Amino acid sequence: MTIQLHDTMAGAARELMPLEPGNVRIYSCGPTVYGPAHVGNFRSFLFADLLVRYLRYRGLRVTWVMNITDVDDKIIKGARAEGVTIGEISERYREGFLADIKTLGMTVPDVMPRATEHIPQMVELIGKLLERGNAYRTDDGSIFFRIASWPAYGRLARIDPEGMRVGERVEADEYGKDDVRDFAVWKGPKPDEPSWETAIGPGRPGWHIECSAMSMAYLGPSFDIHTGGIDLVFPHHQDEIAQSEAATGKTFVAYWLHCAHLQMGGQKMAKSTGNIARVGEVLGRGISPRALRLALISAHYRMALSFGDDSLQAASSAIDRLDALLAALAAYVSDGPDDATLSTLLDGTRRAFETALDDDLNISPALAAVFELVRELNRRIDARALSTSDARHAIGFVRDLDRVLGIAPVVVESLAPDLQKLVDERAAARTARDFAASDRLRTVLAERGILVEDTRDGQRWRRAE
RNA sequence: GGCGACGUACCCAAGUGGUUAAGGGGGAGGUCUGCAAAACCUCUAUUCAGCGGUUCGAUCCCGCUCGUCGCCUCCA
Repeated sequence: MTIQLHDTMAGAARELMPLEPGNVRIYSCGPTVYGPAHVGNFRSFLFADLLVRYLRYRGLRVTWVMNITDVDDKIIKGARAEGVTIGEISERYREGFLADIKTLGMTVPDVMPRATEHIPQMVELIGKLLERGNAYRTDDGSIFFRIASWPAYGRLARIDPEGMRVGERVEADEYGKDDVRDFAVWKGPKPDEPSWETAIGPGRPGWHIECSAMSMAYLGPSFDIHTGGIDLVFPHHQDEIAQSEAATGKTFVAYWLHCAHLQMGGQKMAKSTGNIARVGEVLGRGISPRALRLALISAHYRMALSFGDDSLQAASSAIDRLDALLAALAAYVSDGPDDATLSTLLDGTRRAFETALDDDLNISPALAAVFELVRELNRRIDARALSTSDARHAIGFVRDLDRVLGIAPVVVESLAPDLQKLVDERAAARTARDFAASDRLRTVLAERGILVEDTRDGQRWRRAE
């Protein structure tokens, strides 16, 4: 079975064939750290995470790079407003981003390069573009990419450069452009903006150049996969292709993957629209990180996804269901023989799971396979059809699939001694049929985040999240 | 205006030219149970925006209409 991925450039799914067999090199457009990222941003980051996790699950080696954009107009504006350096602003939100990554169980990219630490690489790239005549200087020291010098311009987004609607607003520093559609690779110095002294003159990088320079610095002039939100197709990724390929003469990226927008209130979640939710806020409403993660990855990445109280509640309930199963399997004890049908069930589940994800990361049928397994295992638990080792084996199986999903609870070996004492006391109270005491202890434990449930196997507990 | 995507039950969301249209959530009833919770069982779309066409047969293919959303400007 092969892995199919929908390539924006081809406009169709293509079989993944790594340029270097067995090693997939991926670059994902990361955050611009001018403020806290919202969950819409995280949809695209978690989509890349899912891709990386699945490829690794399938045995491929993956090198994953995600940039941190730490110099741009918004950061400069924010720094000016607070009277601090752009470094203070960007570092503050970079740290917040790293914290959110951890909260959401996102794989940490292998490299997270910062734009300000790669000015030399950008300068070198721009130098090549100047040499080759693909870029030109203007009076204010800015350097622009000449779209007319790159015939393939517009292909990624299927946009005809001739038909491009030209915005009404043309920034003051862009009046010198030969063509209004040309884009800045380098912005000339301004008195109140950060500036670098370089071989191509003083100034700061344009928006797109950092991604070209940093991706090629870590992954080479040609690499496998580039991901981002669909809103980056044009102009950002189109411009990356133009400037990268013009400079190297090589194909920049083999597969372009773009995820659709997260929607809230029927519209794209965007700071400018105001319909945003942030990780911290959602968690503050009592939603668990895993439920938030599930809500953000639960639909195919190329489909618009609705986000809101309903989707979060549904995800929370689904997470509870998974947690309850794992707790039940962990508590399960039976002297009976192994279940002869178990391996067939698990094999079928794995097959369905992989078939779905092989098909352009089609997560819905993959999740369906997991939850059908949940029901089947619960059935067997109820029927006491499993052996004790079956139950442990099933836990291992679910956790193996969860390497891709990242929604299972972290393994908890033991409770804090005081909590364990309460759990033991309650078990004793139940044995003594002192229901008043056991009910009281159940309430106490619930207040401390431990849910106890009584079953034929006795009392079992799990964490409420 | 140009380009593109989508419209499946109460909500979210898969799917296939023809057997029972996944899964999650919610709702109703039942079983189990000291209670609670969890779990299991049954039910909850004769129907896939509307209208035409192709076909023996279409939700799935084609066309049109309506609706929603996105990109063309910063944007995940």
